[in-house]
Amino acid sequence: MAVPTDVFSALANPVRRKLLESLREGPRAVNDLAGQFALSRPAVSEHLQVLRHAHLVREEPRGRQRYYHLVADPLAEVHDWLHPFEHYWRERLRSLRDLLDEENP
Amino acid sequence: MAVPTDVFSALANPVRRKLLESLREGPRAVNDLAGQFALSRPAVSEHLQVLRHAHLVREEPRGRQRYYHLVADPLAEVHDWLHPFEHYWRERLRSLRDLLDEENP
DNA sequence: ACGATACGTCGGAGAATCCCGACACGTCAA
DNA sequence: TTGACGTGTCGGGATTCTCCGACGTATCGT
Repeated sequence: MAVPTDVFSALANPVRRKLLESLREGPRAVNDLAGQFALSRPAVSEHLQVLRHAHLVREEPRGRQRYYHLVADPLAEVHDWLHPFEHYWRERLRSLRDLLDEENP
Repeated sequence: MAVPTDVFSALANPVRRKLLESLREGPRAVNDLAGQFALSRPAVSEHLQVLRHAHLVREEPRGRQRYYHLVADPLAEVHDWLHPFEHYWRERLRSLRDLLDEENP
């Protein structure tokens, strides 16, 4: 099926990002998660598979449903990659703020 | 042509991430950037186009070359998206550290 | 035991992505 | 002016992504 397995690719899709956001509030079953999208349930199921391969979620069978849990750990890799860039955009924000302060003291 | 325009998709490709890393050390011309990849120059040029559409780089014509500059600002969007998750992976790291401390005091 | 429910996965269609060689255009050096 | 250099973009092939309906399997309620 050729499922992407790295965190960056997993985050490239807006549906998958929304799924992770939903799971922040606690574990949820697939049908429950699928409800918020204009998508077939199998489509959502496949997005969950991508998240599983990236180790961003964990499955917990509960009767005939499966509850998905957020596993945020791999997001640290993205955060770490971002870190050396942080200095650059903060600098730009600072100059912007200084400029506005000058115009409107 | 259908070039992705959002930051998350721009970061999904390892070549584009490497390009941004290189640009952290200062502006560079295309041939110079292309040198570090086992890729044709047009391929690199198209990756740069994606980064341009995502506003992650800026062009500066200099004679017959074009120097590309890093524009880190859009990365703040990724950082902001990540922020509500930070608490979760930090918690896990903390429990892991506590566990190791117990075993090896 | 039987039908309904919750879910994964498969086959395949359509679109997007990635890469290349070919070509076009502006700039520089001689 | 002419030829080499640096780069963008186009046409097209190969692969991957995204999505759907159909089907299989396990679990639950009755």
